Amino acid sequence: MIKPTTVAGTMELLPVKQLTFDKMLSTIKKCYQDFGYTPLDTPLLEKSEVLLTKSGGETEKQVYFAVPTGSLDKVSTGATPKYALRFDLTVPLARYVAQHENDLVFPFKRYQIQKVYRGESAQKGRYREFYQCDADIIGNGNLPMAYDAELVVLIYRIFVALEVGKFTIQINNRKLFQGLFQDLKIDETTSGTILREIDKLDKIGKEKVTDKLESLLSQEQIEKIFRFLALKDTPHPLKDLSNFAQGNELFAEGKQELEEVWKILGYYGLDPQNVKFNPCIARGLDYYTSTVLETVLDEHPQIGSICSGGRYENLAAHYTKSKLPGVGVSIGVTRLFYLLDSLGLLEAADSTPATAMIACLDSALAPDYIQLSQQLLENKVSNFIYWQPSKLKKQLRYASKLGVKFLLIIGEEEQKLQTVTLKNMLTGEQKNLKINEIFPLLC
RNA sequence: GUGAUUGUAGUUCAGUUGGUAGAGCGCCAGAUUGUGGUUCUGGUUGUCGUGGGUUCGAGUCCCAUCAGUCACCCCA
Repeated sequence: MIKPTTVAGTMELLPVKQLTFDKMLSTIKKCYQDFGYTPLDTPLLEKSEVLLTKSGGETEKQVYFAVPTGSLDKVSTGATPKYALRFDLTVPLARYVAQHENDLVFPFKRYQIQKVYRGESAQKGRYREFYQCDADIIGNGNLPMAYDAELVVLIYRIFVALEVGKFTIQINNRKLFQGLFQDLKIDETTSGTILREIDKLDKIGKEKVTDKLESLLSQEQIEKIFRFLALKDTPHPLKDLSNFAQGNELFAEGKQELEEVWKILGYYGLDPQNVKFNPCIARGLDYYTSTVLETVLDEHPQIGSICSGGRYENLAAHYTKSKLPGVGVSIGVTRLFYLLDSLGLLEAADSTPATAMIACLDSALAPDYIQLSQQLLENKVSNFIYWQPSKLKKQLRYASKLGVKFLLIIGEEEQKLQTVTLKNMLTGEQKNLKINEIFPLLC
């Protein structure tokens, strides 16, 4: 026999957990739809040439390639296989938007909840196959900053709906860094490295980051950068921005964009506890050019960002001449689910395949069971019949293991009296009732 | 890609200086005929990851290999 195992870095759940996971996905989906995003389903396979445009060594290393049947022998030649599995949902979106540019209505708002694949070694909370829940708005030519704010509101609503506890959406603008670095005469290659180090600030602490920066920058530069980062803890960080990189255009632009986002957010009236400007948010991804955001759980900062996103000035530059700016967010639900589960924060109580189970004491009573089942359905009570006539004990055990809330019993006695015995599986209470009396009790 | 660590029942693990395998949980069946999630009793399960070596003898020591796990890198 072959040992039944899954590939490392994939998540497979038992029924109860799967129900909980699905519930989480539907909550997210509902929120996206509430804000007018339309669904999108792109192929798992993309042409390698399309997928690898983002280039840079890092992504290519992590791409899974797909080889059509019979071509296995060609793999060893070293040529790039024709097809590859998507490693995120943004690149397929860029391709999609460019391909259907003339048929789409802009600003185009789409959400996409699908699996993506990354060929890296699996670790705690790091998967090779996982779900991303993306929402993006793509404009044609230009896209108002109000959309960035709207997206923040959307995320806010999602995490409230998911009941994950206290959370903070941290917002920054890349142009601030770019402007600051220009002002400090730091070249672009170095700034990339610096951004990545700054991103780790919360994780490894100021001292270690300073150590790393010392090899790249002068004492004075480091000092100025940290003075900027320190805005995080000041009472009016936005106002204090004017003390930095005076006269730098990019910095001023970033500041203005951020203020615009803040103004709109103000109109929405979100709880300021949940939304903060944090100059430390850098985000590794290269394609963000303006707004960047990360969301963390206040009570579990160690798990890092559970939702991140930002604005990119030109999404589909590789596929079209049109300038298509966009802003989007991505929730890594697989990781989020895993983390919440391992912290015991998942509510599994509602996870049940159906509200009621109809016990089967005698297969001769099948017509009664079916009639009852259909009446329940008409009254919007999900239910199923246990088709194997067996000891009630066994059936009760089955129902309780599945987490079904109500058990309906029809046996000899009930049939004679034209009644049903309704047992509440949680409390253990049971009553003998007329059929039409049970519906109000089943909720 | 770099580094560390583990591999024994369905699962979590124990296995003493080398002497032909054990526990908890789970699973199945019972505790007077139609009452579960608690309890009690009984039962079930293994090519000890794979290949080779040392030895009279290897789960235990050595080598190789595969797989898992974790950290770094990077990311969701």
